[in-house]
Parts: sequence; structure tokens; C-alpha cells
Amino acid sequence: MLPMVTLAEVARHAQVTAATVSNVLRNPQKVRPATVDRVMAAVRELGYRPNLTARALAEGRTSTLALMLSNISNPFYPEFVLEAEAAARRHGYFLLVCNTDDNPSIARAYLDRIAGTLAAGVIVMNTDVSADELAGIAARGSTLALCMWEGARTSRALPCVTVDYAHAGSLAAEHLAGLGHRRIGALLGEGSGGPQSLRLKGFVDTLAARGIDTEALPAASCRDSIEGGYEAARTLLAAHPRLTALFATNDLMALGAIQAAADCGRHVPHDLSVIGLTNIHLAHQFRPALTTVSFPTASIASIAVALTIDRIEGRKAKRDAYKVPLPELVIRDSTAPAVRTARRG
Amino acid sequence: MLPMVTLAEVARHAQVTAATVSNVLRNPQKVRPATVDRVMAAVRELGYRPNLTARALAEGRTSTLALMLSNISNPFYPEFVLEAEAAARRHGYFLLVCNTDDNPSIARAYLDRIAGTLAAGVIVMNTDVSADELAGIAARGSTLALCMWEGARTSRALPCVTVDYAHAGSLAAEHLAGLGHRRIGALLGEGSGGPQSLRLKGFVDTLAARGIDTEALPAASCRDSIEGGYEAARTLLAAHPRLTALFATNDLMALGAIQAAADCGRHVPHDLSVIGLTNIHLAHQFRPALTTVSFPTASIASIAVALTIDRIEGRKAKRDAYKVPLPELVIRDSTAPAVRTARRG
DNA sequence: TTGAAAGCGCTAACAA
DNA sequence: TTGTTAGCGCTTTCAA
Repeated sequence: MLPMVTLAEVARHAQVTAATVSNVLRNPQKVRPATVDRVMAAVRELGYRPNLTARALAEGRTSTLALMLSNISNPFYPEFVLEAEAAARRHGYFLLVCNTDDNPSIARAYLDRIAGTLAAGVIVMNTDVSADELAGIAARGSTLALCMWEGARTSRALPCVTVDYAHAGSLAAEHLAGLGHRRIGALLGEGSGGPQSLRLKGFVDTLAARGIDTEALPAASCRDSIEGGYEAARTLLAAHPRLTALFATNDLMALGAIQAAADCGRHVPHDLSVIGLTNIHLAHQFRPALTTVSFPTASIASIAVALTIDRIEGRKAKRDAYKVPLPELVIRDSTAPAVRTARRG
Repeated sequence: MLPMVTLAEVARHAQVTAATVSNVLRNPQKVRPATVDRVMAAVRELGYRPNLTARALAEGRTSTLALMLSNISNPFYPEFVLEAEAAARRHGYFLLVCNTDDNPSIARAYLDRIAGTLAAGVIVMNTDVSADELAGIAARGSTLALCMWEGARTSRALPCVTVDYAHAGSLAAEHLAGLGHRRIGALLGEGSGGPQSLRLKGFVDTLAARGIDTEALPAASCRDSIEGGYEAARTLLAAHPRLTALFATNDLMALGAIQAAADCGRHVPHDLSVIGLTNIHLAHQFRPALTTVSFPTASIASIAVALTIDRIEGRKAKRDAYKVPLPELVIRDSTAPAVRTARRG
């Protein structure tokens, strides 16, 4: 295993100094063409590749971004990571993936080690570390950006790229109400759609505006997973057999609810309509395909990356540069008009 | 935004030199306790955090690993990344995720930029860049390890952590044959189970050993996705309506096949058995839950990480340290005994 | 037990 | 247009 070739060696080989080689590589227009050729020949001949660690130290800034998320096995995140990584690559950055396993100490340890040193900026997806604490870390010399945070828990001191969750919930409510549903249940994800969440608020408010009683909205909280949705839906349907529709605060739970309905002998969508939120890839791959409200995941990812890099590099973006599109209703096969008499489960 | 605190500032504050602070942080036993206390107090007071970029440059080695994979939206990878990241973290390393989008030029660009500089080692999952080319890169000063490569395409010059694919295929064949299936079709993933793949070979050889004619095995190639499996299965079932079982070279395609069967009016498993390979999380979340052959994903990930770090740090591991467990059959609800007369689709 | 000094590979003023 | 020089923040001999 050969040692890596350094700038100095290339310089010696091309009979110039390291500074010139550096210039050839970075500002070739400032160097005489003949010299450029000679240096490039040496670069190729020796197989020189710049040491990005050294460059980062000299420049005072690395070219890596970190993305902190709770658990990459939630299918939303791979979709997000895919986009974020592509966006980072377009900007010449690399992406460090930091999985916190929903554990605030892991999150803190990561921030402590990488923020401002290994990673020039950190994009923090909704996490158990408070926005205020994050703002404190940012104040000590690192670039942080929040992403997909919901509700009032964010901090004025930190930029935040997020969707209009309330609008998403509202679209779901309008769709269900528009189909004539009146007896609607809700599946609330522990990590995504608790009682305080904007998506639930948007949903409930819109239902109420339509004259549907939401005082005693049948609801069950559950893990953000297919199994979680399955179990919660079974419980909910058993307790409230006359429900004609279910709203889940994310797609995984909605998918679980569809399976639960099937196991209760209910046909989706004829006996029960189910709607989710997010529009992960799986939503259209399941049968019946899931009606859901689509989040602009790709936009969010690339905006979060662009915003973070703009801050790292000290650019002020123009107004509206970070504008996130609104969520949109995607009607598929898991919702249908309400029928008068719902079959029993 | 304050600048980051440096070692020198801590040193000044504690009235020692940078060397001593460094020692306190790394080999506290070599420093007088009173000094340790004084330095640690300064560290806390100033909120000092070591600059890992500078440390990496001084040590001549970073503490990041890179994981290169084709497309993280294939659900196998997030499961793998989760484990790899945890393993890396246990060893004090970070994980850079490099998504190549099945594009060899992106893969090369990544390797060119990070191997040996930003990342001390790179774990390369099955990719379009040839093992020989990778071996050439490794020879020029970087630590590379292959992971989950199938078949003879690996290189003697590079370590490779992988599963016994042929055994996995064989287990699937035994299960189907044991259930009495004779008319079996195969769904071959383009990225995972082509005609030359070991998993198919293991499957076919075992079928042949059981006296089943595999000369004209009905097979269709398809993308490694639910949709791919769906379409291929529809085509295959239309062309060969008497098939009683389907083997898919990965779980996603198997899941698609189950949906295709349903849309053809065939009940899984009564009218058609379907078996997959890998055992991704989704396999047991689908209905019917998928019978499959489980790969030891977590072991593979942590072994690949450990092996790579051992190489980076120049350790020789003991024999068998990198031994990957065998794949195992997981029987769920998508397979059943063959019936004499298969219904038509 | 602590300090001085050199150096990791690169960048960036500034000088020539 | 090219070279000189001085760092970036840290580690690591080696000497005191």
C-alpha cells in the first residue's frame, strides 16, 4: 500500500512550489498555461488527490454536512436522505448520517463531537434535544438548521425548514368530510402526531368547521410503525365499531390500519376509509394503495441543505429562496364515500 | 456566533502549554492530578471541544468511515446503515453515507474525493465499479472493504464480507420442494439475482438435486422493487398459469408478486406460494407475511465495520473473527403445501 | 511532570 | 506569474 501523494511531491515533480500547484488546482486562470500543463501532467502521473482534511483545516471549514435523524429505519428518512445527499453532492459537500435512535444522549454526543469541527453544518431533524439547547450550541460556533420540526418547539435563533403540517391535516379532513364521513377516528403517532401536533390541530379544526363534532374524537396513540398502527386500529375499531373512516398522522400507521381492517373483516375502502400523511413510497405500493397527503420531501431536503450551506458560506439568500411547497392531497384506493350503515368489525 | 475555542486558549487559561492540555485529554495518567484538574476546569469553563479535523491531520488518519451503496431507498440499506452506524459509533467512528444512484461515475467521484482523505476507510456495497478497479484504488493508499458482493466478481486483493448466497437460494428451494411444489417460477432481480447469481444457482441446483426439472425454469427478470416484482409476476403467471410457487431473489419482488397474485384472483398461499430472500422488516409487516430466507444483516454490517477499522488501525484479527452466520429460513404465511390442481389466474 | 518545537498537507497573503 | 512565508489546531517526539 503506497502512501498518499502530497502537494509537495507534485510540486517537486513539476519543478514548481506547492503554492503554484494549489493555484493550478483552484485558480488555473491565474497560472501560465504551460505551467498548468506541466503541473497537471505531474498530478496525473503521480495520481495526486488532494487531502480534504488538510484543506479543511487550512480553509477553516470542512465540506461535510451532518444530518441528524432519529431512526433511519423509518422509511421517510431514507427518502429524505437520498434527496439530501444528492443536494449536498451538487454543492460539493458530503453527508454524514447521524442516527440518534431516539436517544437524546446520542444526539448530544454527536453534536458535541461534530458540530463545527467535522461537519461545517448540522441539519437536525425533529429530535428530543430541545431547540433552545440546540440554539445554545449554535451560539458557540456552529451552523445548525432545524428540519421538519412541528409546532412551537422551534427556536427563533435557529432557521427551520418545515412543512405546513396544519394544512396537511386540514386537507385530510376535507377529503374525508367531503366523502360524507362523520364518524372518524384518529391514530396519533407518538413521534409524529401527538395531541399537540399541528397536523392533528389542522385536522380537527377543519372537521369542526365542517360541523363535525370533534369533542370526543375517537383516537388512539401508537408507535410510528405499521405494527403500531395495526394494533391501535384494532383497539379503536373494537371500541368504536361504527367508525367509517380513520385518519392516521403518518402513512405507516395508516398502512397498519388497513391491515387491521382486513383482519376485522372490513373492506377498505368500502367499509372503512383510511387516510395517511406524508406519502412515503410504500403508500402507493401497498394494496389498496393509500390515499394520503403528500409532503414535498425532496424540496424540503434540498432547501434544508441549501439553507445550511448558504449559512456556512456566509451568503444571504433572497427572499422566498427557502419557500417550501404546500402539501397536497393524493387520492388513491383507500378512501371512498361513506355508506349509511357501516358493517360491524 | 463565537469562534470555536482552541487548545491554545485552554492552555493559556490553565497556565500550561498546549502539549499538556493534549495530554490531559488523551493520557491523563501521565499528568499530575492537580494539573489535570486545572486543565479540565478550563476546558469546562471555556466549553472547549477538540477540532477533529485538526486532530485527523495531525494523526494522519480521520475517524470517519464511508459506506458506499447504490440506492438507499431500497429498504435493505436503511436497515444495514442503522447497524453500520451503530457499530461505527461503538468504535468511535462516524459514518459518511455515499449514495451512488447506481451510477459508476458518482461512485468513482466519491472514491476519488474521500478514500484515504476524508474517510479513513470505505465499505463498498455491491456496485458497478469493478473489484479490480477498486483494488487499484486501494493499492494507492486507501483502506477499502467490499460488502455483500455476490459471485466471482470480487478481488483477492480486497477483503469482502458477504453471505452465503447459494445457501440462501438452496434453503428457499428446499422449503418449496419440501412443500411438494414442482412447477416453480423465478423472479430475478436485475441488481440482486441475475441468471449468474449465486442465489439462483443455489436455488436451481437444489431443485435439480430434488429431481425437479430446471432446464426450462420459468423465469422473469425485473427491477428490484415491489412494482418490478408485480409486473414480472403478472407476466409470468399469465404465461405459465400452472405455476404453484414463485421464488423471488429478493423480498421486494416477492411482495410485488403477492399483490400480482391477488390481482389475478389467486390466493396466497393456497393457490400460490411465494418465497423471497433477505428478510427485510417489511417482510413480516405485509399481509400475508412473507416467507423468506433471512440474511444476517446486523452481523454483516458490524463485521464489515470492524474489519475495516481493524485494517485502518493496523490490527490483525484472529481467525474467524469475521465469520458471517448462515442465512436461515423464516416460514411465515406466504407459502403452503402444493395442491394438485392449481387454479387458473 | 511539563514545555519547546516540529510537522500533518494544505491555503492564502504578500513579496518578488 | 511564481515563490516565500506563515499559519489552520492538533499530536508527538524529545529535552528540560
